[in-house]
Amino acid sequence: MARAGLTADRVTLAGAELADEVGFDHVTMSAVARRLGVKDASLYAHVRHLADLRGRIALLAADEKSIRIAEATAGRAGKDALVAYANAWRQYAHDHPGRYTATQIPTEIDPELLARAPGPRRAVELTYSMLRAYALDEPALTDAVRLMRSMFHGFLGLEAAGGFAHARPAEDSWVRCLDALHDLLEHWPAYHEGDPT
Amino acid sequence: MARAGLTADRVTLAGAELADEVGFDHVTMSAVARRLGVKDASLYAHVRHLADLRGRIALLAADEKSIRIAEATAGRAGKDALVAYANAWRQYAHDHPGRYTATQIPTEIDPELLARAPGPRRAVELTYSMLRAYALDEPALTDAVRLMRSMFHGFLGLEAAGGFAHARPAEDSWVRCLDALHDLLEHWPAYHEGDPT
DNA sequence: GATATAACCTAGGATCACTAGGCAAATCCG
DNA sequence: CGGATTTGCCTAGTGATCCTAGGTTATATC
Repeated sequence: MARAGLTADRVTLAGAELADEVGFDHVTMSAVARRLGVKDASLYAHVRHLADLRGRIALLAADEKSIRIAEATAGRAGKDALVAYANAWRQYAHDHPGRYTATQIPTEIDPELLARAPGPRRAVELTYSMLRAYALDEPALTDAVRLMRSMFHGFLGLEAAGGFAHARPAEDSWVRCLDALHDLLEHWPAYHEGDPT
Repeated sequence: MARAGLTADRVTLAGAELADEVGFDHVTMSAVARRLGVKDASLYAHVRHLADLRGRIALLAADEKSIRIAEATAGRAGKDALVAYANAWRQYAHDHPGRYTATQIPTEIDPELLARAPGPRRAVELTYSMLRAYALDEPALTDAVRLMRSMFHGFLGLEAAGGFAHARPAEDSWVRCLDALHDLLEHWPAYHEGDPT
């Protein structure tokens, strides 16, 4: 029999493509095998189990997303960089809905695999370095990073889930929220008496 | 045989309890049936299919969450109300992790069922009425509501997924993010030339 | 107490995750 | 070039799950 030339990466890619087409939760071993013209049992030589495959898709997506963000923000600063960062993030979520939901699902990822993948780490670094333009000191910087990530993550999750009633286009709110975020980062509140560090 | 006295609500509740114990994605027809001391086929008299059950759990959670928020914010105003609102939300996510993730999963919910459930609608109303204290006009009010929901939704999602490295306690960032959000709402940026409405 | 309406059951098909073991293709090595 | 070895993919099979069809029995109604 002719061989299909499978590798863990090819299996992951097939899974990612499938996720974008039919939704991340319809990514199954059998479906990926069918797409590759292979029996499902053959996949287990390259991928440990379904959860492993899903974790790999999530890491792939994290890598791709952080690359896009890096390209978009290169050479920009201040609000320009913030908007480019945010739009690259959102654009990735729109272009690859299945992969993006993979990054949203709380899943146990093989630690060794995660250590090897640059995506998640790189994403955090990019965020920190972009926000450094706003001259925040720790721990405010970390708080700001978390707020920003939360806001983007949440917005795109709600948008994908149809959480925004159709009254006002999500796009418009997105733009205005970025304005607000920019202002917020420029005037991040000093912390007051009795606040935790 | 003695009857178990099942109803759609009892099945949903059993599913919700199970979700909190073993995680939402381990909620299965068979597992719920076992918990109720019943054969899995019996559930189909009350619930259409697994996706239906999951949708019902999500709606139950939305109801419970909005009730908690309503109680927490009753009689409060301004930043007091904002903090109470946010903490009630977060507390619910911590108390019922399985049910809460149900609300985060983008799932197709039976429209008729959704129309009957007060939770989601009520949650939006609560948010609007609480934010009215900040004297925002439409469409800024809607944008602010969306930003706030995105931020909370995203923060709790990331927190549950272990998205915050252990460097700084999530709790501390949460408090500071609420401060920041409050300031932001008090000084929501006016929109500038060329911005969308 | 007879009848109707449920609730719950048994039985079974289909799909899926995953394992064990076999054969054949690619590769290594003399 | 030819044999041994490794490796890739397969067949076969188990058990779990979702879901349907159709039967039986408890409860409600009159």
